[in-house]
Amino acid sequence: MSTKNKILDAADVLFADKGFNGTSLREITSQANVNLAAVNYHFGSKKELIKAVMSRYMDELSPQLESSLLLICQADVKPSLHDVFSAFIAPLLNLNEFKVNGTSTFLQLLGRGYTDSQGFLRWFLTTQYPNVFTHFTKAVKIAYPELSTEEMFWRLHFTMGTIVFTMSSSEALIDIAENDFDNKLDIAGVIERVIPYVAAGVAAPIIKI
Amino acid sequence: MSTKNKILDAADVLFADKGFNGTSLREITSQANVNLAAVNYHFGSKKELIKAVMSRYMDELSPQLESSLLLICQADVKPSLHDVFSAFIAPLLNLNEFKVNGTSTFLQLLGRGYTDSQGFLRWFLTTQYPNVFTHFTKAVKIAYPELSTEEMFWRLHFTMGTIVFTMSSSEALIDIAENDFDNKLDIAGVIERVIPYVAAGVAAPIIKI
DNA sequence: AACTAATTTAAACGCACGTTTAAAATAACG
DNA sequence: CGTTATTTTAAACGTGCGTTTAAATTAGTT
Repeated sequence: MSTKNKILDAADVLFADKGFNGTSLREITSQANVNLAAVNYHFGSKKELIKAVMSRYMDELSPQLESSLLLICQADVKPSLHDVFSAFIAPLLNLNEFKVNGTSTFLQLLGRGYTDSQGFLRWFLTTQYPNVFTHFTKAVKIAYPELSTEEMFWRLHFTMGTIVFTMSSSEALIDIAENDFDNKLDIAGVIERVIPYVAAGVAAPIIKI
Repeated sequence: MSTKNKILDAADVLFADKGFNGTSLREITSQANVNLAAVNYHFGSKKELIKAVMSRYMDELSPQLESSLLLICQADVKPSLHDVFSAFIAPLLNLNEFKVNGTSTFLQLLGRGYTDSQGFLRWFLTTQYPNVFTHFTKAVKIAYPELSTEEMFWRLHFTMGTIVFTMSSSEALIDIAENDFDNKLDIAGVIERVIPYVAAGVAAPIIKI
């Protein structure tokens, strides 16, 4: 395997686990069994490495996500919100074939990116992969046309928060649930449980001010 | 004002804004106009300062929260989930009288505590302030008795994620919403919008496996 | 084989961090 | 007032960080 990929494979696991600020290049390079200077040689800087880690996942995910959402939009029967959110399942779980534990690693990275580094990753995602967002809001608009754009804005951000936060700490939550309820969930099980929740949240009756 | 309080007042704003790891003691002490060594003299270490910052808020909040939730549990009419979550509003907004921008600062701190520092703050809160959690789950159980303990566990963590993540980035979201929709929300406005969302999420139909 | 380009390596750089020290300044008190 | 305790101060300590350097090694090309 190339040095570049060895670095990426070590970096995304460590980034997901300990955050971008919380992971040093020395940890990454020693985990990857490459020289410390290799990161700056191949990627230029730590910031560019972070971008490369995210891009590797997003380049795999976003085409699948776009076509999955497009299919929902073009269906003959009006989709429910549950249908819209379910459109994320297959593309997300496919990341597990792209890389071992790819799904949970990516979702954890997403969570880190939103809270670490003061929103620079949010800018990166929305500017580099805008189609995912437009297709998604279009699909939600079809499923729940009464929802105003502003209310949709807020509820989609609430949803993002639910997903991202849950997945950031999914390993800990899965462990707790196993201990307390003797029910060992995997990442697909967590996704199955969160979708009714967010679908119901977005579908909540419209508030009056 | 005492040096100790000057430090706490500077620290909580900076911690909320840039995270625990992202804020240095030099930033805090220069913002507070005190000597660098004052933190270690008065608090012992940075970790203890973080605990003190959180304790100051929790000691103010948790009694109000407990009695507010207890009131819900002991009411004659069965409360709705919306009622349960609304029990948080007054205690949270009262933090604004405790300190300027206290509500949003505290909620941002909560979000930081969950994602920074690998869950040590979660341990701190659940062990130091367990009554808040038990009263809350009791209230939810009354409002939605059909929900199994395990499903409640998951949905409450989804809810925690929604709140914490939203409030971590509430300032940015409020700015975006103002630009895009000419509608300037304050923190109370965000809370008003998130409660129907989380109440509907927790109230979602029970999934079958 | 000889030369060039790409990569890897070990070492060091400068910087910012949390913490500690010991002296100076202030407060408390008999 | 004099003495003791408390607090503040400036300076330094050791550590770990991202990055850079220049030499050593490897790969590619003619």
